[in-house]
Amino acid sequence: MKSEDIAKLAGVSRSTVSRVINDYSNVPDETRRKVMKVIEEYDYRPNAFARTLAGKKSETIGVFFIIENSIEGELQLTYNDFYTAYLDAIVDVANQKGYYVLVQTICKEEDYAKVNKAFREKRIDGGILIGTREDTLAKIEIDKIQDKLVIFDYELNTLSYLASTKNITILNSNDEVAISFAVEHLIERGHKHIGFIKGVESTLSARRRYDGFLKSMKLNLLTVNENHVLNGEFDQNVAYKEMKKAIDNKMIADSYICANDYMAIAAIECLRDYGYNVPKDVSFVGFDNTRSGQLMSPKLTTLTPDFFGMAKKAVEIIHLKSNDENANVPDMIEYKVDLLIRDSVENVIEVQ
Amino acid sequence: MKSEDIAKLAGVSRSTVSRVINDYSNVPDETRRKVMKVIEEYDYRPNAFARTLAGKKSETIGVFFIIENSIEGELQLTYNDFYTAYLDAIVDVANQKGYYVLVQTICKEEDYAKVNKAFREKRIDGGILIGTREDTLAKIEIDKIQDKLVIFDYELNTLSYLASTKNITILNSNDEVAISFAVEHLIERGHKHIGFIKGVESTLSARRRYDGFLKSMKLNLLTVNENHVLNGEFDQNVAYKEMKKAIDNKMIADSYICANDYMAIAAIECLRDYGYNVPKDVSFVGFDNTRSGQLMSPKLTTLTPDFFGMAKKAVEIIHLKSNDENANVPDMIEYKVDLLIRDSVENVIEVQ
DNA sequence: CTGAAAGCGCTTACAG
DNA sequence: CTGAAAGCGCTTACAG
Repeated sequence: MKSEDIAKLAGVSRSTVSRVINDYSNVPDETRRKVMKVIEEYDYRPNAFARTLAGKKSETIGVFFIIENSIEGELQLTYNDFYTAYLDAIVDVANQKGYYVLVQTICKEEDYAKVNKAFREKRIDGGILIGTREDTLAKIEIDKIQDKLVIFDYELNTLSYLASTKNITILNSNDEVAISFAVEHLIERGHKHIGFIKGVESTLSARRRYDGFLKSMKLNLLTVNENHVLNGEFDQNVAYKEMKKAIDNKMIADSYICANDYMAIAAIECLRDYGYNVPKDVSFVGFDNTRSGQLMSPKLTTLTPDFFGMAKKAVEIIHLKSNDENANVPDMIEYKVDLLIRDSVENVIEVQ
Repeated sequence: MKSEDIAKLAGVSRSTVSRVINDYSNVPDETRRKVMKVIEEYDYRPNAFARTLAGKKSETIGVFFIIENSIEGELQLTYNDFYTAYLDAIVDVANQKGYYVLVQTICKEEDYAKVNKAFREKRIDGGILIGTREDTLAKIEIDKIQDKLVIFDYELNTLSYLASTKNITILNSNDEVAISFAVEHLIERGHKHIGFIKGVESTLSARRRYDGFLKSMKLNLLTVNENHVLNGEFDQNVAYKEMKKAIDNKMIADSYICANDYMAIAAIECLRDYGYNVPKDVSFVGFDNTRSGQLMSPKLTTLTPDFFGMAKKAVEIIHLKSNDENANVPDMIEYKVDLLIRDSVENVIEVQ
């Protein structure tokens, strides 16, 4: 069933069928009804690829997840819980706006070509890049991408070195402020010896979270004990080992702010394995509001990015730019992060 | 840049360019090289939509997640951890085979039309349906779908009522056998009073998991205490409340097999909240091998479906069928489920 | 208000 | 082995 068939059945031309489908104004109600009746009767759907070829948008958004150190045969997205949180929000928002969502994972070096490919094949109106590292944009041949690209978690300065920034918008979480919420929360609960578990330094978010920690501690006139800063690399196994070292060295902080939930969960497990009580002995604040943190016991106090807000904006920007190349879109937007207080922070009782 | 431009630059016709791109055999090496050189120089990619319109496959697979009782503003996929596990595996396998993956969530009644729409618009070569309930296929207007549809977790009997089964293949986990692994594992550890927390009865998997439990208990000459069977509805909150009731009634089993991990996690939390030790007092086996179960403490012993195996088969079937309508594909394939022994099952010490 | 015609960028018989 | 031509199923100036 194609538009020509509908035209014949309705006694009009293909042009008119097309006008009805695209809801053009210059079609009298009578004609519109006549055509719609046939369309509905046969449940006709215009071929999406023909429409796009003839000049319509593909109404598809690409989402690309960059996964470093991927493990063959492992579930990559699941392993990065906040990736699925973004995906989830993007699918939800995009579907609501009538967009289809194309998902790709980039695990190997040669996978980077996929981003470019999806654009150049004209499959998508725009793309969203998640999991970006400092060197990612170079690998992607960003200058060949003509359409809109929205990048989550990327440094604006790095971007400005590139020629074509006008097609790119960065969406960041305000990680520094977020961490200050955590620091202040801990201080309110009487914590002074606050530690930090760091993420992968090649990501902007890891750097900003740590910077935010240092700044906020300073602002609150607390000193950072370098033995209380652990390199968790966003990885549960690494975080476990680092916490074990801290235990061995008897260098445990009152509490730890962690650059993601997984490291918090692993560190808590480690402390428990060696006889400590969480949160009584040591308190924890995570980052990302993962389901695992929500289900564990004690429920993890965590920082929660605005997944839906960022997803919505990303889709909106792509929509805007694909319909009007000259639309004015900011280079970077920063989103606030909320502190979600649950049960993993305990009051510190001052020992006199 | 289009094929005509490449043709001109290479001094050949568009036909030849097309032959090179599609790797046809009747092109001399010399010509092929000449054309490839230009293609690479300009990093030319054929317009996917034009290719498809001209007769090629869309090389896109649709994945549809049916989400019941969805909550506005909640992360739907994340909330169902095993959904993302399937998605993950599908994206991975599909990408490897050169397929794009289109993701849609079906939350509201009117969303069911999306499945049909994606097919009728010719956006996808085939689709995968996840989260199917008994009445799902009726809502989807399955008879209008001409292309291949793979359904996860669906009853073959229900299917045979439908006119067009030839386009459908069902991929199931062998839940009954899976549960028998769990029962036997518990028996080996000395458990006799084994309980069960049930899922949503309108899903095949929930029914089969419970049936499997009853059968396996019988086979092992153990009686099922109906007070030890809880209706968790696959939901953490419901499971928590049901476990609370059991505690109030002092009707707690030695151990519980749960139709999913989340209910196990919630039940464990409940028992702890009321002073019980898990696994010392009560043991647990979950289902789905979620990340939350892996990260919790004690690490959850669970049944793990073959996510990759099923994903791979689904993609392969769609590939096969979209290239040869008459390809013979089974109506249903059943996949084995593995028991993943971790730390949530303790030996029961016989009290003399 | 509406139809005939051109065009979107490919692929594929067809003919040589 | 290769090119000219038709066709995939739409949309959109264009002309009336």
